[in-house]
Amino acid sequence: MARVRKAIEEMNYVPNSSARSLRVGRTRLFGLIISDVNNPFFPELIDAFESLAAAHGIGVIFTHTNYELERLDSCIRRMIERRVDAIAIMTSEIDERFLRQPMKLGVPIVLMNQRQLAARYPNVLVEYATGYREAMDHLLFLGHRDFGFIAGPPQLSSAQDRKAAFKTVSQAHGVHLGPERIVAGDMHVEGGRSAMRELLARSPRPTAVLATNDLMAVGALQAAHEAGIRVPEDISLIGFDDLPIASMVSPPLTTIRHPRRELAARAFALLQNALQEGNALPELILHPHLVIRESTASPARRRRR
Amino acid sequence: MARVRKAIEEMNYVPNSSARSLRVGRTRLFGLIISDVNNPFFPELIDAFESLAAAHGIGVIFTHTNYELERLDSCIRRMIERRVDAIAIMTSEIDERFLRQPMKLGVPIVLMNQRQLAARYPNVLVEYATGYREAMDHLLFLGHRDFGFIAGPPQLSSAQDRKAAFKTVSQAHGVHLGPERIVAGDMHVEGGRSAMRELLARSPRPTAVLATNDLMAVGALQAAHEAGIRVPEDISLIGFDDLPIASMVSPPLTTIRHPRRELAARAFALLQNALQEGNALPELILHPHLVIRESTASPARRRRR
DNA sequence: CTGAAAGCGCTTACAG
DNA sequence: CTGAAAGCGCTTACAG
Repeated sequence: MARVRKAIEEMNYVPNSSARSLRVGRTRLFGLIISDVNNPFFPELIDAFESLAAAHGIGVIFTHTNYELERLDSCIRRMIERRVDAIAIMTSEIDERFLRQPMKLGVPIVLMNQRQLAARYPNVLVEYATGYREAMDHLLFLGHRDFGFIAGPPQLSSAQDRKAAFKTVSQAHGVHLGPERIVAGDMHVEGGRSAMRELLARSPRPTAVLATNDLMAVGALQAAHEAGIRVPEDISLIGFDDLPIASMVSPPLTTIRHPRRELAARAFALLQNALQEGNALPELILHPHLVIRESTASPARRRRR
Repeated sequence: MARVRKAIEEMNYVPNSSARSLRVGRTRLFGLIISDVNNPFFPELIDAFESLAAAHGIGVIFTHTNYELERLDSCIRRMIERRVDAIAIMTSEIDERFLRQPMKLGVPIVLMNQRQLAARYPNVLVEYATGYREAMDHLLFLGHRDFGFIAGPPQLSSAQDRKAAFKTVSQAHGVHLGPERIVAGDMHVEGGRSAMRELLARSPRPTAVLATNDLMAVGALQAAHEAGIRVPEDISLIGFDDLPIASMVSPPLTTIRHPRRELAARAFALLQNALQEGNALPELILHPHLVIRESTASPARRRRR
C-alpha cells in the first residue's frame, strides 16, 4: 500500500497548483510589470525579483508596457485574471486610474518612485539627490566650474525628478545653471549624442557634463569622440544608472549607480509584508551612489572670464 | 435581474483562471527558461516571446538557470507544477535527463539549437555558417589574409558550434588556421580582452579578428585601445550576436546578427503547433547575417613573408 | 488520531 | 433552447 503510493509519487505525481490555488485562495504567483525588457535598466531588477521569489516558492508572471501608459491597464487586468497574489509595478509612468481595481480587490501593489502617489500607495523611493551630491562633490573637487546637464523629456517623471534633484544639489553647492546649460534628450543613445553636440557649442564650453541616464552618456561620449574632444582630458562626463555598458565603453564611465537589486528586494519585501498583514514595514529610502571610473578628471587649464 | 448581473460584471467580476484551468485542463500559460536575464542576448528574445504570447492571450512564466545545469531541473519542475501548457527552453546547455518528465506528461517543449538532440526534441536551429560565410567574404574582399579567432569555453556547446562553423567556412575559403590563431575566452568582456592581448602578441599579427560573441568583441576592442592599436585601421574586428552594445562602442562593431526575434517567434509557433496536434510544422532553419559597421576595413599595407 | 465529505469557481455534457 | 448538475484536484473542517 504505502509502497504503491510511494511509487506513484516517485514516478509521476506533481501537485496541481490550479486546484490548490482554487481551494486555498492563493496562487503563490506575483506579477511584475516593467516598461521594456530591452532597456538595460530592467534585467538586473527582474533577476533580483525573480530570484527572491523563487527562493520563497513564488512564481513570477511578467509583462511589459513598452512605455505605453494604456497598456498598463491590460497588464494589470491580465495579472488579476491570473489571480496573482500581488503586483510590483516598476514602470516610471503610472496612471492612478488603473490602480483602483487591484486596490478594490485587495491585491497588494507596490510602485517604483512615484512620489506623487507615495502617500496613497506603497512605494519604493530612491533619493536621487544623494547621487548628485556625491557627483558634484567629486567634480568640484576636481576643479570644475562650468557644468552642462543632459535632461530627459518633460513628460517623463523619472527624468524630471532627476533634473530637479540635480538642480537642488547644484544650488546648494552655489553653482548657478542657466537654462542654456540644460539640454533635453530622448533617454536613448541618439538623444544623448545630439544633446552633447549642442552643449559642446556653448560658450564657455562646459568642462563637465552630467547625463540623466547612461544611455545618453554613451551618446554624449560618441559626440565628443566625433568632435575630436577627448574624455576626460577635455571634458568630464558622468552618467546615471550604472548599466553594464557604462563599464564597457572607452573610457569606462563614471556614473551614479541606481540600486536596482535593492529596489527589487524592497518591492518584494513590501509585497510579502502586505500579504502577511502584519505591521507595516518601516519607511526606507534607497540611495544611489557615485561610481568613479575613467570619464572624469581635472579640467585642462584655460583662460576664464 | 439582468441589470443586477450587468452591474456585477461591470463593477468587479474577473473570471478566476485557476478555476477555469482546473476545469478545462489548460492554463494558457507558457514557460520560458533562459540562462541569464543579465546577458544582453536574452531581453529581445524574451520581449518577442512575451509579446507573441500576450497577443494570443497566453501568459508567460519565466525562470532562469544562471548557467547552472542542475537548476534547469527545478525550473522545469516549477513550470510543471504550475501546469504550463508548454515550455520553451532557451538555454544553451541542456541535459536530456531533465526533459523526460515534461515529455512523459505530454507537455510540449522546444529547445534552442541543440543539434545533438534535434532528432528527438523539437528544436529551433540556427545555421551559424551562413553568418561566417558572409563575414569571411567581407574580410577576404577587404584583403585580409591573417585571421584570429576568439573562441568560447570548451564545455559551452553553442560556442563550440560557432567555432566549428567558422573553421568549416575558413577551410572552404582556403584559409588555413593554425591552433595558435585560436584563443579561448569566457564569453564575457574580460575574457575577450585577455584573449585579444594574446592574439596581438602573435607573429605575424592577425589583421582581422572574429570573436564568438559581441561581449568578447567589446573586450577585444578595449585590449586594442589599450595597446594603442587602432580599429579598424590597424586591425579589423567582427563580433557575433548584434547586441545593443555592438552599435554603442566606438567604433561601432561589424557583427553577425543572431536572429533572436525570429528564434522566439519560431519557438512559440512550434509550441502552439504541438498543442493543436495538427500536422508538424515544416522544417525551418534560421540564418544569421553580417551587419557591416565601422570596425572592419582594408588592412594597412605591410611586409608579408 | 484517521478518513470521508464538502467546496473553491469554473465549464460542459446532459436533462427537461 | 434553457437551466441545473456534475466534476476538475486539491485542502481543510468535521464526523467517527
